[in-house]
Amino acid sequence: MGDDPHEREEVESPMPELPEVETIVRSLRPAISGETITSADILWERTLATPTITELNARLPGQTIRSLGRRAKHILIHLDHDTLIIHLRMSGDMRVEADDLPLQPHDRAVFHFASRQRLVFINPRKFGRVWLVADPAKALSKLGPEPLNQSFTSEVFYQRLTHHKRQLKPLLMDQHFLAGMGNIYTDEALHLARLHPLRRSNTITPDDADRLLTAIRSVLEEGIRRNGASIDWVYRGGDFQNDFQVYQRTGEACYTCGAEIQRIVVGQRGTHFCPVCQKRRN
DNA sequence: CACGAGACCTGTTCGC
DNA sequence: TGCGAACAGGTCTCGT
Repeated sequence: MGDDPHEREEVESPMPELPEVETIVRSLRPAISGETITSADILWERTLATPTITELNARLPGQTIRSLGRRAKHILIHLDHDTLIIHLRMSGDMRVEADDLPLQPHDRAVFHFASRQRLVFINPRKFGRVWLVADPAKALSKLGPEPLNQSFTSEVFYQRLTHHKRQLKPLLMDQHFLAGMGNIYTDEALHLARLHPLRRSNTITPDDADRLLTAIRSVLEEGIRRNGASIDWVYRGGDFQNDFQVYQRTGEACYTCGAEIQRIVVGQRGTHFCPVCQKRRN
């Protein structure tokens, strides 16, 4: 690297939670809708979860991208007969560019288009996965409700919360329980709702549940708004990190009460909260 | 059922 | 300066 004419920005890895995936989908939609796939290269074998590479090569060529969508943290690329599902996991990103440019070290899958453009799946840590399925609804059937879906009410949320006796933080991050929340937005939402991350879900009141759902929607929408502000998708690193109230603010003063933000480990994930604003019990 | 630990991976930052 | 440890946006599986 060094002779790249496009002056590549030293961008830190993106944060693929729901808002980041939504931002990527919004940028990809105008960029690749209508493209016809001619072939695909899987550069890291395990990237392709299903089907086999042989079957992928048989089914993909000739299919045109009809629309793009998102379900939780999954990118959905709807084709004529199949849907390409992409999950970025911890370190994924997507790139659209001319098909004759040199590939980059962390490129794991490439989809070539008839237009001589290509879609590249970048994935340094190799956790990301790609699926080609005929029935996306079936493939994603185990996911919980979308928090931004208006049909998901705080009453339903309250019922679901009290059906478990789990710590709030890991429960909110459980994609079967609620789809799309990641480590950052969960910490931020719990702080905004003034709920302790280890609070048992069955001890929540209807008012807590209502405040929590409002907080979840607030941080997700703000995240989307901040990332959506980047027009150039290649540099789409939004600036929601400037709004963090607790995430990665260990030892710093809470903006609300001045207390020191604490960091604990919950479910093997760094968890940040304000010990004063977020009491264990009411 | 709930939870912790280990896997899967590479790159960056931290602490001595 | 150097080097190993710790840590990072996610999810799956296994044992207790």
